[in-house]
Amino acid sequence: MPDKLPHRPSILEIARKAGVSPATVSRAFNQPELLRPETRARIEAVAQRSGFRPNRVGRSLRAGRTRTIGLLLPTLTNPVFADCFEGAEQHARAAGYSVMMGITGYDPSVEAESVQALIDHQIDGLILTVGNPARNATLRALDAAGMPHVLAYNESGTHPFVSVDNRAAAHEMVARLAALGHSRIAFVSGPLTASDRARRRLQGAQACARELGLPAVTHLAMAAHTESSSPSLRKLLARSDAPTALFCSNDLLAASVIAQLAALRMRVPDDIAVCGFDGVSIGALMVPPLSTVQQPSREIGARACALLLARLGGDAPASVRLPHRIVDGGTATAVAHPVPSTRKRSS
Amino acid sequence: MPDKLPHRPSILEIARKAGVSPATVSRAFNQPELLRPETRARIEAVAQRSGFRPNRVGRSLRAGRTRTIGLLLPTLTNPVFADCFEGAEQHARAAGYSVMMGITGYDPSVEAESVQALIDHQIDGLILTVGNPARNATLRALDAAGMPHVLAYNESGTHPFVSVDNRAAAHEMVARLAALGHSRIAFVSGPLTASDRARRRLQGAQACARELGLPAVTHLAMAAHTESSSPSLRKLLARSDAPTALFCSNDLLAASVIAQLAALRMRVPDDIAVCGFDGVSIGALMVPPLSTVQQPSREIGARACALLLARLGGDAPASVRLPHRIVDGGTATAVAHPVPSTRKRSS
DNA sequence: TTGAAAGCGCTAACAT
DNA sequence: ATGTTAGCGCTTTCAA
Repeated sequence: MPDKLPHRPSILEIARKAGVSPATVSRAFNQPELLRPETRARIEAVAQRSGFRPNRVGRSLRAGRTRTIGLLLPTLTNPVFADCFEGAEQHARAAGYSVMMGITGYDPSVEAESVQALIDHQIDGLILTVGNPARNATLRALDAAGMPHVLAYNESGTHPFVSVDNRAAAHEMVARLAALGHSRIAFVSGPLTASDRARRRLQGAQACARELGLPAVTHLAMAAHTESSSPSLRKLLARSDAPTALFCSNDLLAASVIAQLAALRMRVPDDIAVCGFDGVSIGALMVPPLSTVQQPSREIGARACALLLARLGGDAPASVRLPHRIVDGGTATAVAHPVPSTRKRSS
Repeated sequence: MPDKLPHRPSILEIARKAGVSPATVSRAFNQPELLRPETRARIEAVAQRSGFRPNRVGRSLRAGRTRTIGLLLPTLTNPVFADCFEGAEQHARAAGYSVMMGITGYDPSVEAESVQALIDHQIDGLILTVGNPARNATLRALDAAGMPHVLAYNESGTHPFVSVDNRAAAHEMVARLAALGHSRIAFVSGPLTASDRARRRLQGAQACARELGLPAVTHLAMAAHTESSSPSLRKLLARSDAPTALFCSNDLLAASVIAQLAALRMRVPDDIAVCGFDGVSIGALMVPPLSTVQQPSREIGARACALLLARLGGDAPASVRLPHRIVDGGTATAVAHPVPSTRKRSS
């Protein structure tokens, strides 16, 4: 049964029924204080009875703004983005804004296409996460179009953003691993060119190792962001200077690594330490719980939204780096044989 | 630096520059075959050069439809909904539709408010998941408003939906547990009143146990959908007829249960079997991998979108129940001491 | 094959 | 305190 469209009354119809002009009805909804209480009450009654609601499309066309923001993320499959989304959506809704969504799947052409669709819909601004803000066609297009935007998770010298300090956070995590007695540390990530965050985290890890006089951090790049390849993992572990700790650039990747280590009959943390980055909630449910760097994803979304709305209001508040937190789960514990420099591995 | 808005050319301006009427420019974009190739080319050149793109708000107002659909889900924190979202979004985008999003957090008042906002934006239709479709105010409002909609995950006798057969799926899972030697099975869920799916799954589980002559399935209801309470779990396990298998109504809940069992020093699957429902991808990364009922979440979203678009096109295809699949992970294995009634636990 | 004109629903500027 | 009017950008008859 295709629903029969019940007539949606327009402002004109309400005006007639209430015996006033359309402008007055408009005022009843937008500046009710301008109306005589009596008039307002009458209009409200009629509107209520007829089920009238102002048509946002008409209003948008007239006003030149839609009170809608865009949200463009690589995926929602990674909880880090899902959380960010929820934070942004909630903030937007509370402020009377609606959210139009796009998922890019890390694909630049989808990114371009989706952003264009959002612009065509006349969104007032958008929040997005890109691979690398330094050389991103979409960001240039947004600048060219004068479309206000805020980056989430990305750090940029030229565009407003909300993130954590990825470099400092990774630096701290490596310091933590070192304190646990680890010296041979590998950083596992997806393709660096597709993630400025992973790159910054690697830099932070490397810097810390350098400063502490540890051996250089080995970098292992997987083909995917959140899935590890068993062969390359095996190869790394077969080296004479195999790492005692694997620092993964995100939690899903860490989970994948741990699963594959299990398949290789390596126990975490007894045989090798593993930690992640993000602090997704599922990590706390793992057994043992995942050691990681927690970033406040919901708040990143909420703050990004706040920043965007401020810009829409004419303000231009600065970018924000929110605090992170090292989570000592159970997947990275003290090395069994804390022999800093000498290499000795048994059992 | 608040961006300076670069003038966005309207159809009128393009018309002037191309020396044609606005109607002709409109045709160039909507029915190009009507135009003389020469004219079309000229218009396209001018449009290209000026960066013109048709304003969707103007078009929507005129056309009476927005080519935008709504998507209203309880949360994106549960990957089952995130996957569904991605499936729906991708399908919508491919069909030239945009997606406006709302997250309800399982809160009926947020649900009502969000749906109203979506209706105000003149969405053409929406996809949603509700707690219980049988008595849901939002669904009644949608019917009253003549707003086309399709349920995802919910099963309903009165509204179009896309889901799996929850009852049959749970039935199968219990049969699988029974085949592994389990007879005392408990079903763990969140509040049943807030989830028709959990209720159907429980019914399926109970029916199967009855048919197989097993003891009645114990039902343990937690306060939250995806978080188990340690005390009630402990109490259940202290009973003389404690279950040997826990069937959780979703994967996140199963993960939570497993984590709490670990805290109680119970090993899964050696001491007790646990399985979930959903088949979220993180489950496969758990160690051991989670035994569960997999539902095709992405496809549920995609099909729900297809069904909705068909309805918008005047068709009224029937609801769909997509196939599920029992996943034999490592968290539910054969009972160690297959002594149905006696209780004996060692090591 | 193209143009002229009306109007979708709303609001802001300008009356009164 | 309320009404009149014009027009946001677009498409779609109807006419030429």
